[in-house]
Amino acid sequence: MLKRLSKDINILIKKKKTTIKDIASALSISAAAVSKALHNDSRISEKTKIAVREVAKNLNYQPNHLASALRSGKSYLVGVIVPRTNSSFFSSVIQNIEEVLNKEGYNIIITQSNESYKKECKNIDTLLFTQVDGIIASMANETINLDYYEKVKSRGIPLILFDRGENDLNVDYVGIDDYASSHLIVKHLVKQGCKRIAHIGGFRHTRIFNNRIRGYKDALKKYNLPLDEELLIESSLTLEDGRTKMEQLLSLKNRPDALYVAGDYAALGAQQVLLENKIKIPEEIALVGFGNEPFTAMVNPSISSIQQHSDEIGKKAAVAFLAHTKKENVQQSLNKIILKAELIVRDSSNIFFS
Amino acid sequence: MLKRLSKDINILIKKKKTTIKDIASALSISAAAVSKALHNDSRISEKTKIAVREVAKNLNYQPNHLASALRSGKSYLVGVIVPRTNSSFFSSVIQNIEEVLNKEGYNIIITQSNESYKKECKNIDTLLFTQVDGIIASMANETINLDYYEKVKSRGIPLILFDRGENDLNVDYVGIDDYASSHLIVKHLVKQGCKRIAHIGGFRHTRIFNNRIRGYKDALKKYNLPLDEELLIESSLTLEDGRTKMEQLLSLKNRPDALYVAGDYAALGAQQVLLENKIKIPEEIALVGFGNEPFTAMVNPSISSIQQHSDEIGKKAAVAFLAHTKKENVQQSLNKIILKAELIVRDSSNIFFS
DNA sequence: ATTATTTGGTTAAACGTTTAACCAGTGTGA
DNA sequence: TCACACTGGTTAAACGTTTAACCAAATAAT
Repeated sequence: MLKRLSKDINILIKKKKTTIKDIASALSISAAAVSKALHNDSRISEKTKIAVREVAKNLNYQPNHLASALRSGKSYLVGVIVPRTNSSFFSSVIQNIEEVLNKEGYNIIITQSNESYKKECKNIDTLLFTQVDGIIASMANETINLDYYEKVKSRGIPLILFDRGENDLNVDYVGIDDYASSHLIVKHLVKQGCKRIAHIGGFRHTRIFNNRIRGYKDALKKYNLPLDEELLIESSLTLEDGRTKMEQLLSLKNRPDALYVAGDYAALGAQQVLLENKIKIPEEIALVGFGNEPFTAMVNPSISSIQQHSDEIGKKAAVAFLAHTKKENVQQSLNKIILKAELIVRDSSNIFFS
Repeated sequence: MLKRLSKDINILIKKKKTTIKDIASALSISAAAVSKALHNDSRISEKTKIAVREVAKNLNYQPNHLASALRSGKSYLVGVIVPRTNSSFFSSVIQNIEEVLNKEGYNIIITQSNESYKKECKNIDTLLFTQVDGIIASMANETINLDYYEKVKSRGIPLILFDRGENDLNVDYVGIDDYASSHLIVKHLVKQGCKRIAHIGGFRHTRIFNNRIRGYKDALKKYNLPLDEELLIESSLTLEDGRTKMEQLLSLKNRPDALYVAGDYAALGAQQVLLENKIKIPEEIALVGFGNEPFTAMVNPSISSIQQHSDEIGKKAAVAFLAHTKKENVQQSLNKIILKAELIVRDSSNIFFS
């Protein structure tokens, strides 16, 4: 009784959204004509188009995305998956993806995996469920199994990876040249007079970290420095793990005189341990991070780091997606875009200045 | 010609997604029965339900969200608007919103306004366009005009605000007790022996910042400290502006001996200026920030700050939204949830310890 | 003057679900 | 035996667009 009553009120209050039909009947033309007018179809006269737009505005018409997406098979939605959003790198990438895609009428849906493989799979399901037209993703650290990404591919949905990507997947990729970045860093440290350069790297199974390690090794060779396996450590690159691995390095009989950490958070952890042990940075141990997180400029001493041009990465990823939508052929065009990074030298590795 | 050919190939390759109808014909029952079976309708026998689920799995059936949302009028999508995602506060709020809503079958769409009113309006349009079932938002700093939010309300879509909200809007709100937080800070600084406590606050037109200012003033009164208008400054609370306002404070004949900044980034800016001027923190000037951004614990000296319990805020906001969906009546139930915050004391204001 | 083309639409089906309304068959109580 | 309720479905319409196919009238071409 009461239920029914409230339902009736409901109907009265919620002035049913205006649809294409309302516009049609207001102008006594067909709904199809309205649809075409709104899409600027050439078979509709300029006069009617203007009239339709006028009425649409007056009735406060908002197209129903669900209906059009259902019918046309295009949702104009793109899913973005990142390990986390509270990093300036990912946040900036997202912003730039959005900027480019918005211009083409696409909107994005952001999801975060929190570095968890399970969550990442769930995110993919959510996005597929929402019928996105494409997915732009950076993989979680944990992710090794690629079945879920294969699923995306097999659905025929464009997939673009950035930063954390896998070669095996055979899809578009946008990232920086990690191998060359390591060279940049080692070169810089050598110039500062360092002889024993340590590297706290990420897990080897992740391609980007493996590339950084390869770059590190090859650069040492290039500058005629011996590779001391003690000085090369794999890490999860969290702040905590940075601390642990730094302590491990300090316990060596023969300590390093420089440290290159493959992530800024871990670099910060390392720095904290150094400061606590009253070790002078950069005089006793020079320090370089990776990622150019804002805090690297904020801490004392400020930490040198690699700037990844997140804006460029975001833009190129978006453009790569758009390329797919405009293409006729079905197969994924394999397109690796590798940008070069930049080393920002700060106090933590600037021996001559300090 | 070629176009047509590629289209044919397309059809062959993209093994058309399985629909409810495919399942129906496989079992020679009606599509309606399948739909009901999948929704666990009581009018379908257990036997058929099992069979349906079986076939659904085999055919790798994925429900078409667009179709069901269109028909049922529910999208099970909730829009979230934040000023930016690269802040630990917002990131954590989002994560917790997601956690709660996922359990109820909802998925979220994250959008960022970048503190721009225009972008915020665009975001609202995007979300309405996507036919979200609700919007959970924290307003941009710039936002004064509330027309767009009124639009959401008038559409009958549940609107929940958190952190940055407006009283005038008359919708649910979740946030911390800013007024009491200021009291916490002033009390702490007084205990440290400070007599001239300055406040770099946010813009008064934003309710939360106004509350912090009111709290600051009233707390001074409570502890019998005079209110010196020179020591109360409005700011955009960016790092840069924090620097500028700190310099302004240092130029006073009668400098403060403590500073309470209503945002961590600005507090960091202030700290940088203090350090550059060789002013001892906390001995000469004690410093307290707001928001407990991770870097407050990272910098040297670490900065005391207010922890806002972002997890709680996220959870409560999600629950508030869910309450709306479960309710019959139309009008927005006005529900203000005010949590109390916590002061994390660090080196920057710990005079006795340092 | 007849046919062809263009202009400006109209009709109806389709997208994949959900759901109200209906119904056949079986069991049940009096 | 009849009325009735249950069980387990079925049919068909609807959600709001888009779009292929069609068409009448006007204009142009031959």
